[in-house]
Amino acid sequence: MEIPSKYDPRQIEDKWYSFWLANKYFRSVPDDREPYTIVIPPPNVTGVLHMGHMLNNTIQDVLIRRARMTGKNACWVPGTDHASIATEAKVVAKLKADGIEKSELSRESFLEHAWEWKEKHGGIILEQLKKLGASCDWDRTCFTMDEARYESVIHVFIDLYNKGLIYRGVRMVNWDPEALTALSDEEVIFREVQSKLYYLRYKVEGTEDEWVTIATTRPETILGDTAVCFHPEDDRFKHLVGKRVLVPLLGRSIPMISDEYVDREFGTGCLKITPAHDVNDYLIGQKFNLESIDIFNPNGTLSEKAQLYVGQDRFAVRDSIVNDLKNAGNLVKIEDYINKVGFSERTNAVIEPKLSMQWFLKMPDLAKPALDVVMNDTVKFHPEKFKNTYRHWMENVRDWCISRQLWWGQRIPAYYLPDGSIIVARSAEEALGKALAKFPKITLSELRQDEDVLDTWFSSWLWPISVFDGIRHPENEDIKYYYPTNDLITAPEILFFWVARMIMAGQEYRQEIPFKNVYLTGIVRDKLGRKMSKSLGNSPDPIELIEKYGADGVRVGMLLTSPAGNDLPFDESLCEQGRNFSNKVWNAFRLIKGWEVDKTLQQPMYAALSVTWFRARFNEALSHINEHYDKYRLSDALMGVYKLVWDDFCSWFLEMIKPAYQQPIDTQTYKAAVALFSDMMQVLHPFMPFITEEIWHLMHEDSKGSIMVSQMPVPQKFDDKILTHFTYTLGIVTAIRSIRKDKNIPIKDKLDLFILKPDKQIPKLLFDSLIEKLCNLSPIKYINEKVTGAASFLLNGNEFYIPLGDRIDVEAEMAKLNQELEYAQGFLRSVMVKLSNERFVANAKPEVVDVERRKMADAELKIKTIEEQILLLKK
RNA sequence: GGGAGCAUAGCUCAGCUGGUUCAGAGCAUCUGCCUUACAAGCAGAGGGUCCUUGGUUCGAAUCCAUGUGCUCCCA
Repeated sequence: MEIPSKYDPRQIEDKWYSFWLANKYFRSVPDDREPYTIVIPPPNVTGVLHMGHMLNNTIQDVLIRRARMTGKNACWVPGTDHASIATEAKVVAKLKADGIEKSELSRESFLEHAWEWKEKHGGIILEQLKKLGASCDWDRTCFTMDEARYESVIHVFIDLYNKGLIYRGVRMVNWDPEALTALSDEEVIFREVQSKLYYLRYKVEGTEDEWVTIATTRPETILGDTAVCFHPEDDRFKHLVGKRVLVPLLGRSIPMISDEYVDREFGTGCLKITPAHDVNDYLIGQKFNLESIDIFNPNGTLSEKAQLYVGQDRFAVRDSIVNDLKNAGNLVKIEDYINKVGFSERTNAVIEPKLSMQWFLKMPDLAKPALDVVMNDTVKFHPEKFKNTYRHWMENVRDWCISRQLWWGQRIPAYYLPDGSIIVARSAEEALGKALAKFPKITLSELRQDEDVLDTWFSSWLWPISVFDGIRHPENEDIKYYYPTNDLITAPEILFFWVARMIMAGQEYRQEIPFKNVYLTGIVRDKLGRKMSKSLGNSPDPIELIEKYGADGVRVGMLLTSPAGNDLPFDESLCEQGRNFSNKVWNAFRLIKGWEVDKTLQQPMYAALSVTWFRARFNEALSHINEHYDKYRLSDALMGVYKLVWDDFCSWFLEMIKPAYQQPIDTQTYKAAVALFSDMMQVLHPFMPFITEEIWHLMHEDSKGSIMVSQMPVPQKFDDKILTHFTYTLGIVTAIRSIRKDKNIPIKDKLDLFILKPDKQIPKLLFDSLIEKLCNLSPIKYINEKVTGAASFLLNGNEFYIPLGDRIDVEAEMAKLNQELEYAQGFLRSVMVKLSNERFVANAKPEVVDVERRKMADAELKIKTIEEQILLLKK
């Protein structure tokens, strides 16, 4: 059967993925083997695969496949998170398109719509991962809102509340006055806006004509002012400390305070403080115990608290108040000013910082042990540099706001009694039971459950435990076997949001870290260095890439230039390189497969030697590759296999053992080549699962198994000497090829090679046949005298001559020799400088000095040889 | 404003605790080749002030300091 010369991954990939699934090769159940576990960073259930997922999941699959092949019980748990904000936004938009407003629906019917939406559109991403070859145990697929995970979250909330770690408190949130909801920081888009800076003067209380001027972009907020602040070392205002000023228009008396927060250079160096409407002011307000006056209604109009302009919109008020301030003599001047204003991603309304009641989780006690385990490498970060970032954050940790004003998510299990007190309980019934102790006559309908849901991260932080149901059933077999997991692969951006919190949850609920290693990937960027994102439209569609280059090609492309922690500047040409590599592997297979085996043939010397050499080279490469894996340097591990396959195996080994055209090969060499190729496919398998599986089956047609559950080769001891000898031999080959190229001598023309003073270390008879084969030489001759009229080169102190007859260009040859001579002399000089430095000889380690002495001797010999050659050439 | 990290070939990056793995890899480039597995290929070649300036040292890409430029995080 004719095998096509171009590898076509399309049918092959689908075929093998189905085969793996049908044979349950991804399935893991606890047994006697050592477990190796990865939990997937759950992608957003509404999401589709993007380049970041491709990178992240390729890495996970490489690690899990390798673990599986090295005798571990490998378990990769897939799943998605419910992404409360994103999903709710999508459902709201979908309803709106159908003419339904969220506000018209009850919570229950909204959730029905949401679940329906999730069933229909959610989880596409998991199907896409299959195209990539992800070997997840799909029977274990989890969702952060399914029953086990939902109950775990509620359980943890109640537990932490009972431990006194969860409390309610006031916090500045990003309020969207149109959507009437708080937004997360991620949903606020900051844009530069041309606005104005208003300079307003406040009269100092008890003076006739003493004023303090402040600068603000939001003059309407002065109605909520509760202090004016300056820098403690600012001489312009020092005398005002302890005095009070009057808010314009209102005449409210507020204190002058001083704090280092104030930027003396900005505006007038004097700052109005409005704790209810600015985050920084809020913090200062807390520090100085100032009153917070919330002057806005939820819809952005002014409230009763403002006293003036009540009921008018905030932007209308800005115009009126400037006018009124001017008339009252408080407006000093107006300057043009560019500042950053936050807009709602969803409604484009200007975000209003607003104080609101939220639920918080106290962090310090949880953070301390989570910091320790990272600093002492119980949990290792790769690369290590992220430990700094982590420490910085953990040492300045702030309490975690865990409530969200949404419906899609775990509803906070807190029930309000008519008197305002709170009961936290698993269900309304349980809450009622507790409430009856206090109010014997209370009924279920009088209990009001908190409207808010929990932050999605409050589900994700339990993920490594909850996917094994270890919160509800701490003693179950799965959690005991698989936890702690081994490696976590994620992005540095969520080191705090997620990684740190998982460590906290692990220590709180398992008294054990959740994973041993954290591999931080970089961001996938486009050629211009921009992050790839849907909104920028600069990201290729991963599925299209897979169709174009094959999953194997794309996997290789993703890993070629992505060392841990570094951004990946993505370019389709990387996938092209991956595809080309697939093709290379494919054609190596075609060559071997195409050989006719003749059982009567003896194995030639050169072939036996080639096999010995490649076996050694394979083992050397394998141990290097393993070292790279151990250090989580996957790009380097991949490059190790890449070069082993392409350079050592294809370019050298196959050329060395290849029989002459249409000649058969001997059995011994053939079998060895197949075995070595097969071993190499195993080493390659984690990176390129599909093509290696295909070749594995084509090579072992009798075998029923799969390469993915085969035993990975273990590095065997090898003879260093043969590698050294080969490096030398290959150097000779390269030099001869170079001469051919220089002199334009076709490969078909046989050449002679003369060797002067053969190096005793080289088993010449063995290697000669190889050099003769690769370079198309007549049998090599050993001589005692230099050859005239020949091209020559020096290698390891040996002289090589190739007679060129009339093809010799004496001048060019002379020029080349002179250049070499000059270099050698320069080299010798630099060595001599070192050796003549007494302090070097006295202080440097003896080995180092010896090395320099040897260099000197070598260089002197080389110079002598070249000079002789030059003399010879002149004759 | 505070903190962290980075700077090595055209590009992306290796280079561990200073000394023959010291200036490297892959890609890209250039030059020959449609040689019989592969032109998605083969063979060869060129290419770097290791960001600047100082310092430590017998010796610095490597350690220290300064400056410059970039990136990220926090505010």
